[in-house]
Amino acid sequence: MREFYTITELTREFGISTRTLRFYEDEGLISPVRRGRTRLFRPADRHLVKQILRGKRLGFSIAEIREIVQMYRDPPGEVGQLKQIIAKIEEKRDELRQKRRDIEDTIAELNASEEGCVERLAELGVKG
Amino acid sequence: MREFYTITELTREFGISTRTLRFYEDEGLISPVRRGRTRLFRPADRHLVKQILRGKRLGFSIAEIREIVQMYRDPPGEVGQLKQIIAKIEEKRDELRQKRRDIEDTIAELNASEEGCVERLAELGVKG
DNA sequence: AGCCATAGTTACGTAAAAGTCAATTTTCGA
DNA sequence: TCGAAAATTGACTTTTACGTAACTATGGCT
Repeated sequence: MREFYTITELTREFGISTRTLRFYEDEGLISPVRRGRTRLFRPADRHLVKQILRGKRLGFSIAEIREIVQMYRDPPGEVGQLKQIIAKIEEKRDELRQKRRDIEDTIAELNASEEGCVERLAELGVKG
Repeated sequence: MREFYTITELTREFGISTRTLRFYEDEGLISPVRRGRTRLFRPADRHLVKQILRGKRLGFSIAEIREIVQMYRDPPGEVGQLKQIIAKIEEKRDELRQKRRDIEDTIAELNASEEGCVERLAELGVKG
């Protein structure tokens, strides 16, 4: 596993722009190290980017993604904070389960629509 | 089942504004009938709104949702169009499956984080 | 007739999430 | 060491999905 990635390597790998990665840094989602001014992305940063983009695909806002990636961080040492994090994790998990139900429902309706189309094709004498 | 709903009835049911419903109409997502100028929402319109909001929760843009709700419409009579719709349905279904994988992955990582927190609590002598 | 609630249209405003452009550095291979 | 390629910062612009304001119309109640 490589030690560092340049910014353009990551933009190519993930199909995003440098502007996007700098924006994520401004937003406190990632903190690549620097050699001089130049950003160097460690494997952990790269993984974070993956997680961020996953969150984006699921329709989470930057603020929500910030919350989520904070949950991934090493657990703190204070009991109150730990309990708070656990509570937030439960919350996010519930949201994700809702999204999963939404997906199942949507797929089911798409299946029904597709069947309708296939039947229609059959009526028109098209072999499936 | 009721024949019509007023716009405010739907805003209350779904927790959205009248502006939003009018916006969705402008965008061609819904087409409530009219008595004079006043919109009357049929059960089918209400169901469409549900589908739209489901799409929103999944992070689809208005343009993408427009595509999806077009798939729900009655299949057309032309073979070419039917095949095109089927192809688009496959496409969306693939997207949805990707999102589902994203959800599974995110839940898995949240579970791991939670375990970490719980262990940490145990270390601190907190009873679970 | 007067009033309130609900509905409508038009038009301008805004926050989020980048895109784009310009003007410098910085890095790095020949 | 030099020059192209890659990176940086900063500022301005754009798109999406509505919010908000201002004003008009309509229908029921008293």
